[in-house]
Amino acid sequence: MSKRDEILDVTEAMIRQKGYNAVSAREVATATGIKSSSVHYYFPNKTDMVSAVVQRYTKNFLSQLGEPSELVNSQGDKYSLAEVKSHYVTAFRNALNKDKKLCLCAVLGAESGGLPDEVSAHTNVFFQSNIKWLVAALESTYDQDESCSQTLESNLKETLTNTAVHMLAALQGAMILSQTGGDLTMFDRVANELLK
Amino acid sequence: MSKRDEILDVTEAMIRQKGYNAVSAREVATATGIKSSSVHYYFPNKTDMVSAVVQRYTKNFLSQLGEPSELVNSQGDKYSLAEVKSHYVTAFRNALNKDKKLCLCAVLGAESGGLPDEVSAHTNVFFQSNIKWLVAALESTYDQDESCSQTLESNLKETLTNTAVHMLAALQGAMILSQTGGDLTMFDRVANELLK
DNA sequence: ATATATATATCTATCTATAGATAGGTAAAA
DNA sequence: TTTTACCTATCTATAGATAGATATATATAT
Repeated sequence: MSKRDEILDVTEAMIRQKGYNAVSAREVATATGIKSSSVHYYFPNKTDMVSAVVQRYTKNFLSQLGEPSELVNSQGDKYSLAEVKSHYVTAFRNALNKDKKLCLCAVLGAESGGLPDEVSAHTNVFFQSNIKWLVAALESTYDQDESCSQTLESNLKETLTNTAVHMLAALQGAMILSQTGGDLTMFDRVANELLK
Repeated sequence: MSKRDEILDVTEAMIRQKGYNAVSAREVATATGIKSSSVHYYFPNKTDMVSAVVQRYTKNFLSQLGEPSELVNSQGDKYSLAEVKSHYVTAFRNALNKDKKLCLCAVLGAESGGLPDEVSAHTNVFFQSNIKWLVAALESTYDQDESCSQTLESNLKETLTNTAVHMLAALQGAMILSQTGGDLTMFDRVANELLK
């Protein structure tokens, strides 16, 4: 792996654990086996560095979710509503269980009032693209279902947006509660409610 | 108001906007019209200061919620399930709308991996006491309702805890999404879903 | 093939600003 | 005369950032 990627990895992990202002170029440098001046060789300043981290994180997260139109289960059938929700919840649970850290954008979002504009803008892109993904994925489960397309047609998108925002918010909050209490079952309680 | 309280006010507001590590004793001092050394007169160190902020915040928030057993509406009737939920959601909406800032413990919870242990412990107390409050308030709405007390009896508390954790998580997340996007309607989307 | 130039990836050393914290002074109130 | 509520001055550590040196690899020109 390139040094640049190592720097991004370490920075991401540190921010997810401690927050933007608790991470310094020196710490990142030490963890990657170089000097802080070499970090500035790759990223002229902290804003650039963290913006790169957020953009990469967003790209990876969306690619892990897959294209909403291509979600099929083991039977080769298009995902049901329940399957879409479960798929989305699982993406966050994986992040929390595997890395033992919460979502990068939960941390940055909470600090957003004190971040460089560029960083908080990229953080918001993560949220908006998640909502967009979820709305598209939820919508696709209704495509074959004619029964409700008449009654809900006009405000279906609005309804799905509410569901999407709600799921995203609940999952971000759930990770925060879990990390603060050191209790992963908090996340599962929320996950179960969302899949009810 | 005492200088000590002014310091707590300013510190709370600044943390809610920017996070723990973005707030310095000097900034707090300037905003309250004193010198940083005088901040240390009231609070020997930052950990003490922020712990005091969190404890006061928790106390005030709970007292604003009121005693679960004493929740009555304008007709003098005990709160229904829907009324309890609405009451709780409103408490957070007020904080967000009035102060234009998110919950202190949403910010600290997100940063909790990098906080002094004492501070993250107090943050967790906020979450736990909120869950406890909500479970008690939700439970009280079932007291008169005999119909479901038999089927749900054994795991009612567990079910209510799931609901409580879910609501708290969703509201914390909703505030983060709202603040990051500069869009208060995000909060309302979540609030509406929770009250459905 | 050899010499020269350029680019890449580091380093040492250092600057300025700010952080948290402390020592010790002062003036007024209790 | 002790306590309260500040102050000035200062310490040490760390932050983000920059200048400029160096070593190695690569490309180009002669």
